Amino acid sequence: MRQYQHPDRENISLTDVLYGLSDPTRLQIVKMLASKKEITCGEFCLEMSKSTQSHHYKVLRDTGLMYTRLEGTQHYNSLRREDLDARFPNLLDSILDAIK
Amino acid sequence: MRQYQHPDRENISLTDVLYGLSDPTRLQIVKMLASKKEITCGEFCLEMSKSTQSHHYKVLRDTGLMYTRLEGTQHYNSLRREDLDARFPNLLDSILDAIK
DNA sequence: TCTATTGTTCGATTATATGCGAACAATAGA
DNA sequence: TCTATTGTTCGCATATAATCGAACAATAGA
Repeated sequence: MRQYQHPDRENISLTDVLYGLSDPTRLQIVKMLASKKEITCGEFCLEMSKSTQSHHYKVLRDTGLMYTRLEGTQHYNSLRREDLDARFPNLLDSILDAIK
Repeated sequence: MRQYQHPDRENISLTDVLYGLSDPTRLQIVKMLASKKEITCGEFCLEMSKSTQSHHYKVLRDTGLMYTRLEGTQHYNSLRREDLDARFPNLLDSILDAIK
């Protein structure tokens, strides 16, 4: 694999986004993403197997929440803030405010 | 059964609420609830079996999204707007705005 | 070319969700 | 007391999700 499939902005679905955020691990990842421009997979320091982490990254990508860019062996992840804000105004901010 | 168990405001969980809203049928129910003070189960006019409808009502109750009051044989349902707004400011409004 | 690093994918297991029909419970009204 | 109405619960089938270890792919650096 050379590149990931990210849905276009207009194809990001509300129920998909809500589903993506309905898991505690993924919500935690999104919270971390919100605090930094980019985070590599390893930097999340999640306490679960690598394959399970990868599964959650894939869900976040597929639902349009996270963008992943490859550079060398590292994968740089970022929150798709602009796309999400454009598609669902205030949704992301209200959720980020609600975490903790 | 004489009364339903609704979680207290402080026990409403963010991931639970997001999960509750991540299903198209339930999102539709919540949208209808937002447009009226109270709606009985039958008035939702959902195209699925009664038992499946009941399942979704239970999820909405258990996650703290919906309140159900009994009167005679009818169940009057309402959106827990105040509790949700208090617990997660702007969340519900941003989601309702995002529907359709 | 060999090895270490970073992260994904595969295949399997287990848990959770969704859906249905049938039986049940509570109430209203005849 | 009998019947209709409203909605739930039970038991089951099927689908989707979460998780893991092992194998794999791509790259960097020795």
